[in-house]
Amino acid sequence: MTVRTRFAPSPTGYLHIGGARTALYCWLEARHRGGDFILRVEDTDRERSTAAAVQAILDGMSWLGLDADEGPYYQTLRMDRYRAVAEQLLKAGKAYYAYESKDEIEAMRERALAAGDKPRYNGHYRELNEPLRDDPNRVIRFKNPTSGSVVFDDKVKGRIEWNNEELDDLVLLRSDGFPTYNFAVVVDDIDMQITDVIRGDDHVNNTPRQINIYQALGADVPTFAHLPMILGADGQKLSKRHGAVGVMQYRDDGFLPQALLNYLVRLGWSHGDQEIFSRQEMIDLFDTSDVNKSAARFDVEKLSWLNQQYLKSEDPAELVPHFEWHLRERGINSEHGPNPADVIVALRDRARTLKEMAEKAQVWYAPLDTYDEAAVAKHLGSATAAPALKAVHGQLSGLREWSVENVHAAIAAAAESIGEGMGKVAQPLRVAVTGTQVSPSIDHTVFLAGRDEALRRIDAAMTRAAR
RNA sequence: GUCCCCAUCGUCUAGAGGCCUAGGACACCGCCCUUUCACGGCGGCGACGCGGGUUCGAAUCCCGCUGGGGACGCCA
Repeated sequence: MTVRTRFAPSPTGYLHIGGARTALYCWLEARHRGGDFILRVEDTDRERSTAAAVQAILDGMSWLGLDADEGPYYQTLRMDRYRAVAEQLLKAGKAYYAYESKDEIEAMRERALAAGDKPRYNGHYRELNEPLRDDPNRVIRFKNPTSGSVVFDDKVKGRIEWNNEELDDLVLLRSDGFPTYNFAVVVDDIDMQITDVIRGDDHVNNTPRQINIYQALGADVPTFAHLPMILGADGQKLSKRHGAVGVMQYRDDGFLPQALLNYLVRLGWSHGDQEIFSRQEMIDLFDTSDVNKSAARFDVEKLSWLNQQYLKSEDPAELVPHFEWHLRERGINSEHGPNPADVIVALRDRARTLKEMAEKAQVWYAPLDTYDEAAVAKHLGSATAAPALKAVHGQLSGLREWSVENVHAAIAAAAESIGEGMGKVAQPLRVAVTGTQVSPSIDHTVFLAGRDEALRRIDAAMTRAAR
């Protein structure tokens, strides 16, 4: 039997970090075992589901490169099927009609809570065998076994046993004819022949109820793997309050999809001491049985570090489109200015994100109009500044070919000519070209500015130095 | 309240009874490299929640406590 996993988000918001990791693990499990990965949209909650959210999830998945072999399937397109299965259970005497109103159910819950019990439906209509009647409150409920227990072997949590007495007769079909989550998932997972259910551990409680439905339907029960939660940096459940929760926000913040994937795969799973995993290595090495049992906190610092590792190791040419996207976000057109790949190489040791890189790249793509006054005072105000800049200007204008090597040689020659060390020349020059005292190595900094612009900036700086 | 799950440095984790004086990574601190900032290299700080067992021996197994999380919907 071929392995089939599925990712089944409900479209009530963007694809968040937790969902992305669940999707990644499902995808990895399928790819690792040569199976299929299915995408299913669980949109039976009509009030909260939106088309925009569906699109946001699809966008997030494609940005991360988590391609599905089948789907997306939509539950709202399968209504007839849920009704048919509910009928089937009814006929088999494994489900029944119930007529309590929502208020009555609520009152029942409160009474139980007040008595210190677990709030559960009391099974009033279970054995009544009343004749079928029309009623706006009519729902179909499942006859959950009343004794014994449900046992399952979770791939990450281990053996879990649940007493049937803890469970009640859950609603299968709501009064509006829509299936409930617990019913729809089971029907879908059976129909779609899902062999491995991988999902967040907020679903462990649902698993025994679902297993009972599988059994009532005479279907094979799949394997379950419940993933621990991802918490915010403060150890609290992730929420809007934590800022960038949507996956696409990470793109906007300058992260590479492969870095986010790498961070996510290591959050709750590990392979010895290895930190960096290529896509193929993840596929080869991933195994749900190596997944951790406890919740983990999300740490942007480590994500940032990983992102820089990717920035440094990827082929700059591959990074150009991403980099240009961020330049455009800043209103910069890279056609006017240095070759983006050269800029990436100059900045990748100094930026942890593409956004930061684009920000730092601005010195070469936009006119220099602001100077750090402290830098000016310190480096352009010194006695050696003017002669140093003058010497560099001379060397640079005489250069036959504009290359990093030649620029370097020119600066060295200028330093030599005035009898100073590189430092005495490089710092004033840096302030002249960038307006600040921090930038990549001086030869690259000058080279990327281009000869005309570099000379213009040196001229401007000499004017300042003279003041 | 009831049920379920979890528990190693600040964070992510290695660890399947002796290999543990508890290893790695991020962050932090120091030194080196150096024309600035970084990158890189080297070093440092830093954890088995507590209490009982089992065993010659426990971070690893068992029990209790404590702490954290999840669930108890005609939400998913």
